[in-house]
Amino acid sequence: MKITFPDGSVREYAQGTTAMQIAESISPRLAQEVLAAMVNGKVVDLQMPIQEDSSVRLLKWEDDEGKRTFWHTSSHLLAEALESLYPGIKFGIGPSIENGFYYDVDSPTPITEGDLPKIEAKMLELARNKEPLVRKEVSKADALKTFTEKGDQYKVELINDLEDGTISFYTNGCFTDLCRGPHLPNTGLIKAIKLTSVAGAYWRGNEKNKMLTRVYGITFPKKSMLDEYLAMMEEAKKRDHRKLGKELELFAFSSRVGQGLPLWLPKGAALRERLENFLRAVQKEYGYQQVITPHIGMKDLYVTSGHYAKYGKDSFQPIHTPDENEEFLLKPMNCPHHCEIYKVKPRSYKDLPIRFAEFGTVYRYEQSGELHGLTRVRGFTQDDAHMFVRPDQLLEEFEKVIDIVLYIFKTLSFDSYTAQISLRDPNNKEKYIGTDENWEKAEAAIIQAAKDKGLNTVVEYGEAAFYGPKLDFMVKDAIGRKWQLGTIQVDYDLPERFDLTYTGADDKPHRPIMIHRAPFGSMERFVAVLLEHTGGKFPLWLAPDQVVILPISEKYNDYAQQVLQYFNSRDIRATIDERNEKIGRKIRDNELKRIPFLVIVGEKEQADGTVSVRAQGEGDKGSMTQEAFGDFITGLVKQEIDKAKAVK
RNA sequence: GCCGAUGUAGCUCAGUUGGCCAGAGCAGCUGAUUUGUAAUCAGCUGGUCGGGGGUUCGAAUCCCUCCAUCGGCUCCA
Repeated sequence: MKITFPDGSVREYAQGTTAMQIAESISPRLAQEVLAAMVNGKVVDLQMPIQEDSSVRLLKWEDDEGKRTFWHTSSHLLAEALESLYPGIKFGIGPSIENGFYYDVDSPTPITEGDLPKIEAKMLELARNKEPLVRKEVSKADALKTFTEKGDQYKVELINDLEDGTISFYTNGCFTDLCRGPHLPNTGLIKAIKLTSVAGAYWRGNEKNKMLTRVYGITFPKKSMLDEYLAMMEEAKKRDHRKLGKELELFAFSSRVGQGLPLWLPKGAALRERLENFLRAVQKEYGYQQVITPHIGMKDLYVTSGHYAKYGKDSFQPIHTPDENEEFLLKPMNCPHHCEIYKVKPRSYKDLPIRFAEFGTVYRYEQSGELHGLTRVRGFTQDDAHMFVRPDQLLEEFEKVIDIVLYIFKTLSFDSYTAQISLRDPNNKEKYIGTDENWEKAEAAIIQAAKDKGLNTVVEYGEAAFYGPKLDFMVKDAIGRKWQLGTIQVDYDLPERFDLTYTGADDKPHRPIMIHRAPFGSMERFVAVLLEHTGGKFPLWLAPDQVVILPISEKYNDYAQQVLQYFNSRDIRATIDERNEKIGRKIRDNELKRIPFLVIVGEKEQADGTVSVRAQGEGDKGSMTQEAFGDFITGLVKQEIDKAKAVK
C-alpha cells in the first residue's frame, strides 16, 4: 500500500503496517518521540494496522493532537493511580483539556489537595512500569455488563447513550476504561507529572446532578518542560489584574460595600476616564449621541422587555420605597431605557439610523462563586449603545461597529482575540424568544458582516443572547481564561416588545431593528484584561502618571515645582517625589509603580534649566531641556494616536 | 448557589503538639542625613489573630456558624 506523508513524499509499505512501524522505518529517534498518528485526517493509535493507501502524519509533542493524546493517556494513568489508592472509587469522564487533563471521580473518601503528592507519586511509579495501553472492541451488552458488575453507574450511563458496534475499552495496568481513544503506546512516555488542583464539578455539567470531584493535572515527556511550565505559571500570576490593581492602586473591594462592587481609586478612575473619553471621541465621529438614564427602573419596564420573565426576580436587585405599590429594580441593562428614549417622539425613516450611547452602570446579582476580581462583578459600567436601524441599513451599521471594535483592539495592541459568532442552540430553541424568521435573518446578517470584514471567526452554538445572536470578541487573561470583551448583537425582538416604529417613505409605520453593542464590553472587564496584557505598563496616552519628577535632594524641590508647572502647562501628567530619600530609592520605587518616564533634577539641571530623563525599564536617557522633553512626550503620545488612526 | 481550600498590622508573611503581655520585613510617623540613576541609618506607632458562638483552668491554634477571598463547576442579559 502507498503511504503519503505531509511533505508529499510517498512510500510503499506492506498492508497491515502500523504507524509505529512506519516511524521505526524512518528513524529510531522518531519512533521514540512519536505519540500518535493522523491517518486520513483521523487521529489513531500507533499500533493500529493500516490496511489501505493512506495519508499519514506522525504526531509528536509539538503537534496539538500529539499533546491531546499524551494528556488523555495521562488521565487514564491518573485513574489507575486513583483506583489503587481509593478502592471503590467510581469514574466519570477524564478528557484532555487545553493545558493538561482532568478526571471526574466519585470517591468514597474525600480527595483533597493534600493528597495530590501521594497520587502523583503513584502515577510516576505506574508510568515507570511502561504499561501498554491495550485497546479492545466490545459489544454494548458486554460493555454494560462489565461496568454494571463493577458498580460504575456513571460509565453505565455513558454506555447507554452509545451505539452498539462503536464501543472500545482501553486497559493500562489493572485499570480498564470505556474510551474511544486514541492513546499513547505505553505510559512510560510520561516523565513529569503535576496534579494542579481538585475541584467540584457537576456530573454531566448539570447543577441538578451530583457533584463529583475533579482532579486536574498536567504531564510532560521531559522533567525540564514541567519546570518551565510551572515557572511560566508563576510569571503569569504576577500579571494577575487583582494583584496589579492593588499594587498600582487602581481599584479595591470592601466587604462592607459589598461583594463584587468595585471601588475605583483615583489612579484607576483616571485610567478609566481616559478610555471613556477615547471611545466617546470615536463614537462622535460615527454619529452616536450620548444619553443619560437612571440607575433604576420600574419592574414593568423589565416585564415589557422580557428580561424579568427570562431571568426571574432573583437576578434583579429590588429597591425598597415607602410606597409598596411602587416596585423599582436596579437596572441590569440599558436597552429598555434607550427604547423609551426612542419612543419620546415619532421617528421618520430619514432619522435612521439613530444611535444612543451611554456609559451605563448596571447591577446584576451574580452568584457569589462566580465573582472574579474586576472581570466578573455585580456592579459594572457598560460602554453601551443601541442603534435603531432600517432593514436596509442593518449590514452597513453592523460592519461599522466591527470597525470600532477592531480600531480599539489595534490601538491597544490586542492582537490575539477570537471573533466568536454566538448563535442559538438549534436543539433548544425554547430558550430563546422571537420568531425563527427573525433569528435566521439576524444570524445571516452577522455571518455576512463578519465575512465582509474578513474576520477569522469561530461559531459557537448555544452562546447567543436569549433575544438574538451575537458577535463576541474574546480575549484571554494571564493564565489563559477566556473573557468576552466586545459584543455586537442583532435584536428584532425588543422593538416588537416596546412597539417601536418609524414612518417610512410610504407613510406607513415600520419596525426598526436594534443593534446592541459594547466594544469594551464593560469598563471593569476591559481594564482587567488591559492590565494583564500590559503587566501594568500602560501606553503613555493612558498611563495615570506619565512622569514623576525626582529631585536629587530637598534643595531642588523648588526647581522640581517649576518643572512640574511647565509639564502641567503642556498637559503632561506629572507628580513630584518629594520624599527625603536617596535618588536610587526614588528610582526604584517609581520603576516598580511602572511610571513611564522619570526625570531627575539636581544642581546641574537647575543651573541650565534641563531635566535628566529615565525611560521605564530602559534606564538613563541623558539630559535635555524642559521644552525638549515636553516636545518628546507630547510627540510620543501623538505618535501612539496617529498609529491608531492609521489602522482605522 | 455547589465542591474544596484560605483568612494573623495598610502590604507580604512567621507563629512548633492549645500555655507567659502575638512576631518580622516593607509601608506610616519622628529624628539624623541633603544625597546623582533600582532599597541611608536610628527610634516609634500600629493587631477585638475575618465576625459571632462553643469546648477548656487557658484558644490565633480544637468544634459550630456566618462573612469574605482563592481554585474549579454551574451561570453570564
